Amino acid sequence: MEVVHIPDVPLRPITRTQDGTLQQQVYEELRHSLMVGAFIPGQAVTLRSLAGRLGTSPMPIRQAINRLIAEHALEMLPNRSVVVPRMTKQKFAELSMLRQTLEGMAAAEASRHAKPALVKKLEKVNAELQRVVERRDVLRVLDLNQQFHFAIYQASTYQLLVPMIESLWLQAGPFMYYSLSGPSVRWDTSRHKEAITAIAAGDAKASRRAIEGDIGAMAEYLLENILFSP
Amino acid sequence: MEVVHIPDVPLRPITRTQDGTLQQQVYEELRHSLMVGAFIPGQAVTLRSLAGRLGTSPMPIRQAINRLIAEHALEMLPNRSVVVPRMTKQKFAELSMLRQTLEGMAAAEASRHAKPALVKKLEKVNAELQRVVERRDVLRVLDLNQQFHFAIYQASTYQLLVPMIESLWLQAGPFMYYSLSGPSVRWDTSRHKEAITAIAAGDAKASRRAIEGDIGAMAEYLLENILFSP
DNA sequence: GATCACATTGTGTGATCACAATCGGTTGGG
DNA sequence: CCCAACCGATTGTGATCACACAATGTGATC
Repeated sequence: MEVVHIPDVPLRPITRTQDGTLQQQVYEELRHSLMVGAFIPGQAVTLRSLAGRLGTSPMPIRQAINRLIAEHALEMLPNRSVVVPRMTKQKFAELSMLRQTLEGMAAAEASRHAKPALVKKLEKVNAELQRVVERRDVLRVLDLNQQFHFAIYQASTYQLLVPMIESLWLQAGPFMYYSLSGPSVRWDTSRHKEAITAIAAGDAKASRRAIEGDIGAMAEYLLENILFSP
Repeated sequence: MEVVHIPDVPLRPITRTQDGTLQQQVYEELRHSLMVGAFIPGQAVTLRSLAGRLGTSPMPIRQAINRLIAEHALEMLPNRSVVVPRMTKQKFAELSMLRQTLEGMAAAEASRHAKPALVKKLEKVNAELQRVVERRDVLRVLDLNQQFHFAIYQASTYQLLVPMIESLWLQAGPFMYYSLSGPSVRWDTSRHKEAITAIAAGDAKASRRAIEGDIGAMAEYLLENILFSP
């Protein structure tokens, strides 16, 4: 029997008086929790338990859960029970290929509109990223890595592509945080430096190549070294 | 004041005794209705009116609507009212570019696994497509066109890509049916023939090129000849 | 006659309840 | 000792109700 450590990341209870609807606050809390590994792939998610942990009625949970299911961040079994999807090798390979294609497109377009402020921000984020890599702070590494990538994509003029990329990150998120918790994870920021240089120069092809390489290198490493679900 | 003809496509009332949950039946009915142009871009969609037309309580509608919003098939305004999204020129251009990329990928992969049964089916569908094109039967044309494309994509081994493509079609659907209702719409099946030939030969690059060309030609025509929302 | 204030209507949101399906543990028989 | 049937507990689903908010319409006032 395989014993899995379930990290007891507490879900912050939702306070009613804030602005925005409850369902949206629940959605964002669950979305964030999925990205930081508060849920283990394969774990069941029930409406009433979440409602209890978040301090709301099951109603806002329902809508948030359904939204996450529509985005493939959660999965509904034929039993109608909801689980965090497991990551298979094939699925992760496809996910990485799609990420390379779509994020490469976004990076190429972003490099055509890049302003000095973007380059400055990317350099700052990547410098901080290098620091936390040395400290083996996985949580901060993944957070800063996400900031780096999406700072680029949001500089593109695309309206539909960026949400699609976010959906891919949301699917990969739980698995990434789960599998990179190992002791000796290598992280290479050289591709990020290439990307910054290419974006600063407005070189679309080089930007695409740098981002594709960054994603590809990480995918290659994980496909070889991580145990996937059957 | 611009007068828009709203086609009174009736929504089939949901019968309870069938299998599947009500929300799923509602979702599929709304999804289909969106694809066949029962809703006009910009039209408001209210829970209670849909509930009345479908013969259910507002509850299953809520979840179906929220799912469609998550898939960008419907849009929620800051007022929290739900409308069918309008299609802008920029949005349609981006949609078509994404379709070319993703569907080209799927077609290339499908050609590597193509079996004679697929080729036979594609030839049959395209022959029927040519017939209904001559009859100016727009509804059947779009239906058969969809069958043709997805028969290819489902032959690929991708699990995540096909739903992403479906989401793009769902976004383009209402606009396509709306704008192709004009009198003299040209439809060219030559790219479909190219695709069939390439798939039969297992030529991945030619398959990709044929599908990209098919989508690109239609996009180019619509971008030049159709009036978009501001 | 135009404009502002208020009432009315309509809308989405969230809570609660009833119900059917399902899961888990127990018990009984082989 | 094993397996199947049973029963209680749990879960998602759908309906109904109350509430808050926005939009609309109406009337009074300047």
